[in-house]
Amino acid sequence: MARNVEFNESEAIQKAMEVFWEKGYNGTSLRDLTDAMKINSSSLYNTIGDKNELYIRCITHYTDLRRKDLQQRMSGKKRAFEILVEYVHDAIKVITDGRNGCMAIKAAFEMGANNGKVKQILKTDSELADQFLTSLISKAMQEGDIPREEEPRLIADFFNSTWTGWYESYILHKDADKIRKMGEYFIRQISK
Amino acid sequence: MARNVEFNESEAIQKAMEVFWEKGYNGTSLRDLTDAMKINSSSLYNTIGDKNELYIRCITHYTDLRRKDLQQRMSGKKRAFEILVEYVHDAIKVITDGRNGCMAIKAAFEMGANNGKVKQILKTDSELADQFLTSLISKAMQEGDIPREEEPRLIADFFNSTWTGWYESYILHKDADKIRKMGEYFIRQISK
DNA sequence: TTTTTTTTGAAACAATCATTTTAGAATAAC
DNA sequence: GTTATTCTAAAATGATTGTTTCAAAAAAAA
Repeated sequence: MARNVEFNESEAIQKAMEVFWEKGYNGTSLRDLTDAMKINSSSLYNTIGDKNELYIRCITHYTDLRRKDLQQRMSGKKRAFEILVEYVHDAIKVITDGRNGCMAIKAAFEMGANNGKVKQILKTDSELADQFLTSLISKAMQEGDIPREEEPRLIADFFNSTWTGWYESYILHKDADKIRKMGEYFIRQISK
Repeated sequence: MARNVEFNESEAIQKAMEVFWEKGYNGTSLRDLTDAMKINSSSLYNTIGDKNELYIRCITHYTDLRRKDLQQRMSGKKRAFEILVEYVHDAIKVITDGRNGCMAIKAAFEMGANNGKVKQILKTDSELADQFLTSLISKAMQEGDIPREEEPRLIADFFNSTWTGWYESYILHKDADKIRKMGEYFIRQISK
């Protein structure tokens, strides 16, 4: 006995995510969002909620995409070291192609300290990436491609950190070659 | 034939910097600023300028402090490797003590892509840190404390990147031990 | 077809935003 | 002490903020 929602919710979330991604939470106005989502603010508040809830949905969507990507990478039958190297190379590609950096990193620095819910989502996302890398490195050690001198978990943490800095470097210097060289250096370092 | 400015400008900039540092550019209102600086907005606009100019002044102040710190570190008569290790340890302390992360990094992710002037200041700051590290690493190689296998510049870039990620890690995980272990790992890696 | 429920679009909302104006207070130079 | 100039405080500015209201439109159930 009622009308249906007209707009496609997941498409709208995708659009909102792109705006938040580019402008950050505080840099984005409700009008920016409703313009991109092509819906009225009343519809937004009816179905999704306020600005903060929408942001949570967007960040969640972003980390969901990442989780799926990691799962796909794990599913193949390649050697762990090969998956690892591929992951590093793809990370470099994403950094040097994209204009907006990584939404999760931007969110961590903008909201991490002040918004508990956002922080929790990002923390879980970070832990997932850590687990992915840790198990890969661990496997690569078993397969003899990485020396066993260091804790896999430590190397995983270290890569995740380094990777964040590559984003900053590319924002400031726009030097793709620099990022590539750091990637090669990292692979060289863990291999020896 | 006129009245003097009542407030201490550099103290006011310091206070403004602290607010921007914590809340970011878009998260800070003019009231936040004038409250912290304890001046009226008309005084602010008369002497310093608008919000954007004030921010530029704050970021510049921040990077000035950093430059002075680096100069001091270089001035001693210690071995380069020792200065380097000290720098890493101090970086870890700053990360795990502070609540707000690094203002330059936050600024890079919030403003870097959209504000040319801010970007330029941060770029110069980053290059300075790179030069500092590059010359230290180079000297440490001459002194036999670091193998000559890699380009000093590359290792410097790599450390600067990693260091950025430590901030993110600490925001999300608040795990000081994790940061310390990554620091030790880095020193171990460049030494071998 | 009518009823009932929900969504939608447009307008309205108060609050806050960055910025400016205005009038008076302060002080250096004369 | 007067004058000239600049500063400060408070209020006003119009624009924009996030959010809500309300009447009309839509459509599923009766």
